[in-house]
Amino acid sequence: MAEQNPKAGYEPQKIEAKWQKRWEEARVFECEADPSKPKYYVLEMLPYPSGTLHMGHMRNYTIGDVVARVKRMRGFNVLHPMGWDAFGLPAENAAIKNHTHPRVWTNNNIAEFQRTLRRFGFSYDWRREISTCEPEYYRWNQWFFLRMLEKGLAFRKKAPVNWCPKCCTVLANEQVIKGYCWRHEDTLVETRDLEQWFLRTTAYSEQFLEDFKLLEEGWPERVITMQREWIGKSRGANVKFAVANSSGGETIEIFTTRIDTIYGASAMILAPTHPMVGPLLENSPERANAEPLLAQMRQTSVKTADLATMEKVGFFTGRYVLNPFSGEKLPVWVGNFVLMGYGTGAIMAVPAHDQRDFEFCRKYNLPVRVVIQPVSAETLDGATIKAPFEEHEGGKLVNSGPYDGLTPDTAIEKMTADAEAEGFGKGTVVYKLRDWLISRQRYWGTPIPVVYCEKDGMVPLPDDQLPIVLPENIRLTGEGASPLATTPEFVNTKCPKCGGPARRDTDTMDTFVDSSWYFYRYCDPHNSKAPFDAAKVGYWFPIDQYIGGITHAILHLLYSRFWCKVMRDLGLVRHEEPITRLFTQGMVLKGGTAMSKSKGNVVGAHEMADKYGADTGRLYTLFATQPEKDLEWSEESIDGAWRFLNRVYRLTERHADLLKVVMASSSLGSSATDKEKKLLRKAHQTLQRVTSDFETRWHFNSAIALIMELTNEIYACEPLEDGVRPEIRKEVLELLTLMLAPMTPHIAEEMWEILGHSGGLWSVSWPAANAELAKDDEVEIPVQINGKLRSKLKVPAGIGQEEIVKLATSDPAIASHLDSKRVVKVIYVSNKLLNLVVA
RNA sequence: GCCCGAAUGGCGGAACUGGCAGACGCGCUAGGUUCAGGACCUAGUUCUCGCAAGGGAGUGGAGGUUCGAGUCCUCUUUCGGGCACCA
Repeated sequence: MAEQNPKAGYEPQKIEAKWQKRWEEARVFECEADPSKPKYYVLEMLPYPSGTLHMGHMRNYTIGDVVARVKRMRGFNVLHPMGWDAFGLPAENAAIKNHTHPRVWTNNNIAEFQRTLRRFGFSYDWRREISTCEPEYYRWNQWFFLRMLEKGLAFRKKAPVNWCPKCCTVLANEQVIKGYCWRHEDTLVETRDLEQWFLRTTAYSEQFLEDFKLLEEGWPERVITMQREWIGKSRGANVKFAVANSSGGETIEIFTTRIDTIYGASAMILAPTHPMVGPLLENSPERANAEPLLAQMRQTSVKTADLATMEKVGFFTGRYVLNPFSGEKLPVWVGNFVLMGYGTGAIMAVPAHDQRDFEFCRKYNLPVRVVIQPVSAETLDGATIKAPFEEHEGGKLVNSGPYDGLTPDTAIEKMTADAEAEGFGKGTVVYKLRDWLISRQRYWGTPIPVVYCEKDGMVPLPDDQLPIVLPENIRLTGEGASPLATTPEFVNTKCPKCGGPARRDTDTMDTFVDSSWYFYRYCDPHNSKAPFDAAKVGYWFPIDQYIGGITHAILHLLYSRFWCKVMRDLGLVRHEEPITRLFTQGMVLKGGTAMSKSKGNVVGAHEMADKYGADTGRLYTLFATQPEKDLEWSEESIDGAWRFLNRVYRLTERHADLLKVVMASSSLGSSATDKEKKLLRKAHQTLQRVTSDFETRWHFNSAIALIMELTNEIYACEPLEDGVRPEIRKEVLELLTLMLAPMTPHIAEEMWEILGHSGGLWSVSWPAANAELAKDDEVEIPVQINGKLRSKLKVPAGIGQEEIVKLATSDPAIASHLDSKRVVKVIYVSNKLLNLVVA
């Protein structure tokens, strides 16, 4: 548009380059820890440098930038950094495809990303830029890993793990979405038995939950809910059932949250991989039948994808256990719906009071016995019920020996206590959260700093050998084992303990390790002695405002919380939670789906800046909708933002010459004209509301609408020469400029200069609204009769009820509706509305 | 199945604690202006009856609370998101 409009005074490309240069020269966005100043740490989630930045990204950074600029104007010492989540599989895959090195590909992308972000004028302190693929960064991943190893928080274990055949690597639990790989929506994750490195996130399950109380105010409720569900705490009891006819007196422990229903148990059901399945079958008459079924079940249970809809199948082991409460003999079954990884991998089946057990027992003709009878409904009969009764509330125990008549909740308490006293059970708490599997069989990540020595076994490397640097010469094929494993110069090393030959660990760390603590590094990005200086982090932390997509609700944000708690326990930080406030912005959609390169529906950031300039791009993404909502991209609506900036710019230019030489003033004086009053009132009213939108609600869209209204009002008062003193004109135009400054900083700087300032906006504070000037002296009161709008009255502000009723009843538009009716009630909301109730 | 969130003109969306529904912008219509315009200025633009003045309806649907409901309550529909054999 700009290039087709040579007469326009507003030339964004020229202005934007000019001010970006000035900002850089004046180093206005650089900051240092300074305990004498109030701090504000605002951060957008760091990008993965792949492809090119589109307007979806830019929206995110624009929101953060507005906040950073507003806080600076309000006198805060603002930390607003940017960096690169530079390790990861796409770099490796791209390198394989293009026969280049992941580092080359990554650094090219970083250069391009940086150019784009600079072009949009984001107010980052670029001296603090970090790139997680640099040894100066990832050495601290290794350092943290060693500390966790010392504390027992990092450990190796052989376990069934998630394997993505496309990524050729294992995945963390959190990276498996409905059974599919988080990066490959079409690729089912397989299960493999491997020995891998884990971080003990489960050590903090309870604290994660506990500390939600610190986040309630600043985090979106749904993020907390998602994390809470992911952690999945359940209270219940483990109960031991003795195996009937066993020589060794074996027992099998089940986990239940409903011990109160134990008299209704019809069977015990084991997970197919439960360790007792084999031993039980050994002396079983059912062995021949069972073994092929078991083999099949173990195979199909690998696919977790359609677990929820899968039909329940099982078989009888031929063996029995004894219900420790009733002494009853219960058959032991194996069921495909019982998970080994949760609870004890064994359950009691209570078909009358659990949906899954109900389905299973009906299918295999196991007895259904009601032991909780709803009080206020017809009596349930196990033989005929169509659905289980699962509620706690409104039930009483029956057929439960000494516990008959108790409510489920009291029974749970009493029976758990009794089981503990008798020694066959124990109240427990279980969590769904699993430890974080961090080993990856890929190259482009942080090497794990341990070696394996024939003599000494696994040996952690001493700190002075860090960083373990990735070898540069590497053959990447994307197939087979970990690339590091096929690079002998990397693998073969010496044992730091005995000096003998040793092999390095050839896996790398999950890249979520990098992003779990990167925001600490921004506080002290070039420290070569430690991950960061405690005093610097002590000043800047916790993060006051974090901004990013909801997609990271669990993965990144939970890992970050984990890292913080580990660091706190290591004595490195003093706070409990790293992020005080979290904002999850909406996506930018085009054609109904999120902008993404793979979908081919992106609007590139450069494309936008070329055509309209960065300020228009920023303004449009802020104006289109509230920041938390998804934004459907509309090429036509951008013209509106572009036109508005032109309109504002022309206005400033028109008044430039005269205003350069006067001082702004909002002092009205006794001879003030109506125009002057009107303009100043509108300007200060706008300022009041925009200030509150910036501070509390973040409704940038309505803030912009208000600024547009102010602009329209100024246009409506043109020519301003006629009846508006220059100092008041200047006051109004300056307020307009300052309100735009956080959102469209380049044009605001230019306008500020046009208005005669040479200092630059960075040294200007957010203006204070003058409540006196903002006050309306006349208000329009809607008058309703029985809640229906019938008229409007222009009255002096603050008018009393008696007076306004008098005015209203003499208004012909009202009088005609009153007729013969009587006013029975008057509702008057001062300065707002009058409602006459008539009968 | 469970838990959240959303639904407002032709479109994106305003309406902060219940108080003028449709701010602001897009689009459209008309007029002005310009060598020209996908530029600029002005006016209009929820639907509907009416020449008009004015009336009626109206925030997915059905009820309810209230002087007054887009906003609160109950039920319901559609869409979006999350969780889901977690015992």
